[in-house]
Amino acid sequence: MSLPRAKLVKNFPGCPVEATLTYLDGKWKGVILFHLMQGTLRFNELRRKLPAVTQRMLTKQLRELEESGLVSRTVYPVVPPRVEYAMTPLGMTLEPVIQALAAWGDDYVFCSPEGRELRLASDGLRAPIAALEA
Amino acid sequence: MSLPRAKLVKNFPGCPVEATLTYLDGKWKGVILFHLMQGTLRFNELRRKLPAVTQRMLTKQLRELEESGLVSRTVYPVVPPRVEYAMTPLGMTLEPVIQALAAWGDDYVFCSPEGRELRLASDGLRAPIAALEA
DNA sequence: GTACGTAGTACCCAAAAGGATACTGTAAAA
DNA sequence: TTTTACAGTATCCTTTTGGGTACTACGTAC
Repeated sequence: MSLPRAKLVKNFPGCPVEATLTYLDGKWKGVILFHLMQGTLRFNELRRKLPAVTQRMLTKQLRELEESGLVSRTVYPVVPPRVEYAMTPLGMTLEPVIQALAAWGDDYVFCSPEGRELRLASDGLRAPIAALEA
Repeated sequence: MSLPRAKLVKNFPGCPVEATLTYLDGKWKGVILFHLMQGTLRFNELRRKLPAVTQRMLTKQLRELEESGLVSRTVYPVVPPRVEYAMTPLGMTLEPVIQALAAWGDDYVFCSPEGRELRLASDGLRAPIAALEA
């Protein structure tokens, strides 16, 4: 039973939530999808949007997304190489999901200016946006 | 930079998608939230819904959800012990997110009867539901 | 008197995820 | 002539995650 999460299904009988999360699982997949949702990007363009990712990790995550069929990879046989990543039609169907995730993040997750911690504010105690800019 | 994913924020500047995923990250959180969304459950009730989870893991995931403020834990000082887990008001705000995840899972992820693999069907090639019941 | 159900802990171990660093080849730019 | 950009690989290592097993306390049922 020590299988990678992505291969496990029978543990979550009939749970479509976990089924979906399986495809979003991976440290950079969320951000990658978020950016590609807004348009095709080349490898290094994407890399510049993710300051802390290493080449190895970015490649790995992209390959997994490609294997899932959510992202397409197009290689132009030129020198220097040109490789473009884009959402597939299937990937596009994730839009409402990404939207929902983004909306919740915007509404309930706050990052301190130092960028160290996530904070959740409950309904009433919603921190004013100004507090973030101080 | 080798920090647990949950503590990393500066790697994902302004990405609310990752911010949200941070809280859903963990092998059993998705299913747990899915079930608690439908009502309060005791520890062992939840355990029975997740055939493969171990006590240790269930406890761990619940504690993390509690720490995030998404789930509440109520202990009744009786013997044998009675502990109830429920969504907090904040946790409830995740409903549209869970809904979106569940909807996508229902529409695009297919599990073979053997429960071994996940399959994605693209728009047109949508497998008939009957195929699952054969 | 033994077993069962409740809700856990403690301890140890394997697997997976993620990260650091160095390396590739070509062409154009400096 | 050296450097830069491109899009990666390869190798090694650490951290994190998740799982296995055994153990606790208490009261009730058999």
